[in-house]
Amino acid sequence: MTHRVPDEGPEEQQDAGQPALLPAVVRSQARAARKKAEAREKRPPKPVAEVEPVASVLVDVPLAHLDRPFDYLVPADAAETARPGVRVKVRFAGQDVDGFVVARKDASEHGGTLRPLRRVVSAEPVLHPEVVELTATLAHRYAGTRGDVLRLAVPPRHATVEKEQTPEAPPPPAAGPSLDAARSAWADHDPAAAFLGHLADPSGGPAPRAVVTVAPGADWTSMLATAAAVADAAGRGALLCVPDGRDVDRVSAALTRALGEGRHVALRADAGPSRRYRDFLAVSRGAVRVVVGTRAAALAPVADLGLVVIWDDGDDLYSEPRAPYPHARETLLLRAAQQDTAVLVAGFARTVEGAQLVRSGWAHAIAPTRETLRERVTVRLAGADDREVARDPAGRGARFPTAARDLVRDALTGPAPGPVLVQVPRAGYAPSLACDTCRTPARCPRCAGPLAVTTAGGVPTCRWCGHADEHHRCAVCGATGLRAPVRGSQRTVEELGRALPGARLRSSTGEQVLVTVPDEPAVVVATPGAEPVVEGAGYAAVVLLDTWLTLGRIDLRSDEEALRRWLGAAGLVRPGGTVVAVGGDPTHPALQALVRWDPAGFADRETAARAEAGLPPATRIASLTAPADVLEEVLAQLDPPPLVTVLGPVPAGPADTDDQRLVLRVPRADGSTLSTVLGDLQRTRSARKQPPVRVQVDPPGL
DNA sequence: GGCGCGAATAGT
DNA sequence: CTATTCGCGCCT
Repeated sequence: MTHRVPDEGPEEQQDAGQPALLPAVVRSQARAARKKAEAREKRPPKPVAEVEPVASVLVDVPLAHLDRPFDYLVPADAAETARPGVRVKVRFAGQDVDGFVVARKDASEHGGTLRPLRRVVSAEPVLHPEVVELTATLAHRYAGTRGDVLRLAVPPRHATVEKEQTPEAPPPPAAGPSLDAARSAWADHDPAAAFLGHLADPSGGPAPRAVVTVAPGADWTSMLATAAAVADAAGRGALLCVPDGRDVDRVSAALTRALGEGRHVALRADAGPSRRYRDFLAVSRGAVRVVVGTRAAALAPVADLGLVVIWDDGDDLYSEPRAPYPHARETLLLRAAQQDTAVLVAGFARTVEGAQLVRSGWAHAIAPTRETLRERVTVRLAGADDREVARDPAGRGARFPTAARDLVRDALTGPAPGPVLVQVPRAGYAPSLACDTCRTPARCPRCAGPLAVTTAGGVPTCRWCGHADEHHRCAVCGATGLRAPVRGSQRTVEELGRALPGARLRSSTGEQVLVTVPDEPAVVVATPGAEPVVEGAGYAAVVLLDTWLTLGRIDLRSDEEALRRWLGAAGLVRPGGTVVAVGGDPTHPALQALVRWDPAGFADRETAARAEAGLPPATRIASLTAPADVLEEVLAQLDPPPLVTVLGPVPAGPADTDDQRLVLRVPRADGSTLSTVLGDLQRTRSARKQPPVRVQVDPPGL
């Protein structure tokens, strides 16, 4: 080490305001550091733990090339607390950083000297071995860092909550055997009995895996909850993911019925930090082993995990918006493979990914029997159907044709009156406007944003900047008249109120969502995803309005998504009820699949069509987003393996950024290689301090 | 990302 | 020869 004559004189005191301030401060800091280093060398080394004196630590640094464990010495006084899974503080590259102990060992492979752990933050093991493994798998799969995944997996610590004791779960209720309850909830689905049998007897062969299309009118929350109860009764944990908080509540209620009070935990994304950490600890400490939650719950450390469940896996809420953008379905499936658990991918609809699981033989299909479907529901198309039009000439082009109105009247006042659900694709009053003369979409004169009217008689207002355009004039033809080609939920409520005088009207949209409605005659207008369920029953009828609009979304998956939305509403019909879809091309495959209630067949055909077009799930794609020059650099250093197809780059996102997007595509079998290559790319770039590139494997919306 | 170290450079 | 700056590589 360099030896220096100590500076004499306390320069620090004469520094204030002097030009020499900065160098002096630097010098004094350097001297302090030197002193410290000398002190460290002179001081007898702190005693180190006698057994397994080395801790392998995942340090929380955002750099991809440092995303691996580093070894530290365990001080003797931390010998018992520095167990795998606990949070620690360590000195890393000259600074204090957070980390998790992932292992203890006798020696390190590291050649240099090891630094001691600075502090065991808490003796609570919060990072479980199976989550460490899952984290590594996900980081690889999504070409991201373990640190990013860990932030999704372990909630922030809350010290006071950690001091609390976790109440012990009460014993299971003495109520009848869970397998019988499950068989009854799953009646009419085939071959559900075999699945449940395997689930009840984990020793009887490999864990069962199934993709389930649920029968319309079935109580799916009870189906999922009773399956969880079967796993629980077999001594295994269960993890259920649902799209949103309302579904968490619904499944949570069903779990209470199936398991008794206090035997499961509902993990809520919207809960505050203390609530979140308390619920997490109940799971982490193994006090409960049945868990329901939204997408983040897919990483929960459920003890003895024996079953993973995802409901309605086509919902885009399952895509995590934070890096590395994992999808809850993929998380659960990777986890199921890793921990050899049973799997249920269930919904009224079936995604192409679900179809692929069946097609590849990885999972079995479970579906309602044909007889069940015949008994449960009648689906009709109205409005554009020629026969309908022939019978009802006045109904041609009508948004709410007579056939649909008759159905609603009958449901409200007929022999078995009940509520009617009317699904409308768009919320609001007139969510888009066009020139009455030339049909040009009405644009904001200030920012060219789309104009909309939010209430009856309201002023056209820009949906982007909020500007009220009181005297609109068409930019193309100069006309001042406006028409509303799309009518929103509120306008629909108004129209239905006129068409059905005396009927009770309710509305449920994104802004104001009704969770349930009573089982009494009423017209319930809802937007997709906001449909209330009927308390203890189903809808007497379901009307799907403006199906052409749902189909017209500019999304590669618009057909799949449209059918998913319709089935989501139509599935809430009571047994023997009727569904009417209004206003689309009746020959459209998605509407045909709805009429025949054939989500599986539709998903199969869609999967085949996507394979033909070279789209997932037959291929795996990844998108890289960065400014054009950066992407050029990336392409040069990528040296893509021969099977990679490069598409683009094309401008990405809003016009105010110069970001471009590049899409890489490989055959499905090479997906893992693509992930490896992109992970290496990120590590190399991070080590070279090259500008960041956003990498998304399986980007949603592509 | 930040820090330490060595090479390069300007100043003595 | 020394003080300062800058760029690069490493981080247990």
